Amino acid sequence: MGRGKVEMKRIENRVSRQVTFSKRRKGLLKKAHELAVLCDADVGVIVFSERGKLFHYHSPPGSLMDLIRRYEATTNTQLLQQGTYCTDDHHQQKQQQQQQMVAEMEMGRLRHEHEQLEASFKAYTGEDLSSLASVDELDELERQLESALGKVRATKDDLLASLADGLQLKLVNEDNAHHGAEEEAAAEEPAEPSLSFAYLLNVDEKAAASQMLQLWPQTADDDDSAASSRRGLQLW
Amino acid sequence: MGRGKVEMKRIENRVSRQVTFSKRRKGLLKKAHELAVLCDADVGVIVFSERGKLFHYHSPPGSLMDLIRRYEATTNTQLLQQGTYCTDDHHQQKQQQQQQMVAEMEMGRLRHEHEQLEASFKAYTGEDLSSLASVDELDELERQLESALGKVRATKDDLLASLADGLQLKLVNEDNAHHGAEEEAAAEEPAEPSLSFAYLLNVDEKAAASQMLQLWPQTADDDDSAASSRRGLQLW
DNA sequence: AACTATTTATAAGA
DNA sequence: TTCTTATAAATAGTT
Repeated sequence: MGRGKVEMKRIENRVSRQVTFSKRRKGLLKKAHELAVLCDADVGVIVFSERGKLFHYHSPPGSLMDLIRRYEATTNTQLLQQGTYCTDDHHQQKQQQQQQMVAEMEMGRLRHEHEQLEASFKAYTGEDLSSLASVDELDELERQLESALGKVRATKDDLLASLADGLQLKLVNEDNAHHGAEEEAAAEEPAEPSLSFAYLLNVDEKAAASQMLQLWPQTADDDDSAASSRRGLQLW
Repeated sequence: MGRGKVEMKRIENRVSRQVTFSKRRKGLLKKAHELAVLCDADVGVIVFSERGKLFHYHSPPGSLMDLIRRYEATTNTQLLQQGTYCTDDHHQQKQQQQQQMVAEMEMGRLRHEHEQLEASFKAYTGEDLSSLASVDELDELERQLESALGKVRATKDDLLASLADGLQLKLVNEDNAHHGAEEEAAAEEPAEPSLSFAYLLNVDEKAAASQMLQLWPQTADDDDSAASSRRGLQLW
């Protein structure tokens, strides 16, 4: 329900994911309430955001805990096996403490790793280059970025090329449909322009984004599978 | 949503209430699932029909009981207050268990975040672009990379410029030391060549790394503080 | 946060 | 229950 349909997979963009969470969480709780009211049902909803923030709903009578107890009773699940209480209590407790300590250390380690990764990412993103002090380090990063850019462009080129192929086919067909059958050579013609057009549009966007004018050659050997090896001329 | 709008109150007709329950229950669970998947949230839903039949949903990782425990831990609510068994020992133990549970949840969350970050990084690095399926996504990444590259180059340019300045000064001093004092204008001369040389070396590296030949202009207005706005010509 | 163009959910009817 | 269809709601993308 929106400007476009949405794939049922995790939304990668952090911001839109959060916005969507906000909207849909609200929607879910509303729906839960409506179900409870309209159909006289007992409803409970628990939602943890990815950051661990809790949201919940439960239909009026009683508390969510009541509902949970009822759930437990119904599913016959027992929380906290009340087995051996006063037997080896002390020993158990100690063990538990140890486990907790291990867990805490693990957590510290994870947190640290996480910070490291975030720092790398920030550098890679250009968001915070303060950790790179030498020309060598910056060169290294530059090389990595160029490589990444190359890969991304190659992937996109492949994708665009295949899309253009599809378009070309379609145009050829339409052409035939409109003007009837012409010589075969003419039918081939729309192919290059179509591809070029896609590129030009792209160039235009780029120029706007970074004050860069870039010209792609009309690669004669277009069947060259290594799209990453395209040549071009760029002025900036 | 339907042939007419519906009042938010219990549906009196038993049959339509039942039918609506069926439809809306299904809708609610679906929405819960979508929220969980799209926004990477942990969601749990419990529904009892008016005649006591149980329906529920919980997002994939773990069980609904896990979610409920997390809910308990988060709200610090005590489930199953089973009196005081072995004095206070038992109480303490339970609290500890809960704390541990919270810790485990936190750890799970951290681990999850870490994985996500790693995935983003792989995409950014070009190491694994499989998560980017559309031209739009690839374009977005390309733009980000271009921006990062721009920042890195600007930073490097700044650094090189300042190094060159230092070198220039040094050369001037050495020059003075060797040949004695000459006219002031001559002392200024070595500046430009030294700067150009640094750039040329750099271009060479780049050419080796990515089959790219790049020419920087001998920027006349070198005092232009915005190094990122340098112009150039590049053939690849 | 507010605004629409669209997609979804679903009330009624069969 | 299930299917269909007209309509109300939810919400994705934008501003």
